Amino acid sequence: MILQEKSVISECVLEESPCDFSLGATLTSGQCFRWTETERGYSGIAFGRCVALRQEGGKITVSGDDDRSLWREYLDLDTDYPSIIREVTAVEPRLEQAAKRCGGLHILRQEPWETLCSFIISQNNNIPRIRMIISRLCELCGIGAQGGGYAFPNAQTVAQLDIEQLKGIGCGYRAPYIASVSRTVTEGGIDLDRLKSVSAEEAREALLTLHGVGPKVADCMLLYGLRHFEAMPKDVWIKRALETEFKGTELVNSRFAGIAQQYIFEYIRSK
DNA sequence: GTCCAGGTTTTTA
DNA sequence: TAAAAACATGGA
Repeated sequence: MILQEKSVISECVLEESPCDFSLGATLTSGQCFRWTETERGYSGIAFGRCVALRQEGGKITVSGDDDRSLWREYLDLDTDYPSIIREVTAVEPRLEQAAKRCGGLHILRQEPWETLCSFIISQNNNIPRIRMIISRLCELCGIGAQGGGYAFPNAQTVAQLDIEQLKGIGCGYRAPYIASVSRTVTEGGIDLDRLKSVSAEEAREALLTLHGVGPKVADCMLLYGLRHFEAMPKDVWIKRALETEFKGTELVNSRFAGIAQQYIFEYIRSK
């Protein structure tokens, strides 16, 4: 009897039937930088594993790795987003349509260091360049990912690079920031994982002590890297909206302010 | 050539 | 303290 040959690329089902989640909305929302759209879905690297994610006919799958719970967790498939939307729109009814259109946008559970480092690179920069710099950083450090490509280097590895190497991949004036923060993390000057379990306020204060981390990057880290949903990254568009259409809104004090921020962005874009 | 990009730090009044 | 200016880089 011949054992059936295991296919080279195994497909692991994360979700069998349609649910509220939208893979496309989530991966293109600006919270992550290492996913690329392909003919059938998205390919990219997280946790040092190169995989393909797909959503077809309600079915969500991952190819290239069979750790179902890891990827379910990454895509945050077990959080009740419809109930978050209900709460946000109760606070701010004007966001109802936008929130509906954003339905399916989840906050990924990304690794804290990768998130922090990525958003330091993001400052005063555009998305294609952010993606390119991050890609080069991974290549420069040369830590192979399972299934091909390069893993995002940990803080220790980045700390071993010198400023010139960082400038060489296009970091520009952010190079010293990355060098400084990677060293602080490596030397134990800040414990990123611990910041998940302290208050958003305390975590924010700690992040702001880092060289090159200001209010915007700190809030992005709080929301996208540490799951403090009440953190609201305020770029120029959001600031403007909070001064005009949503002046005086209670959203900024909501425990889902960060998620509401995504809906405000959609609200602006749809106008 | 100028402007700008999911800002932060440094300098200046 | 608050408002400019400086900071690198590359694409439009």
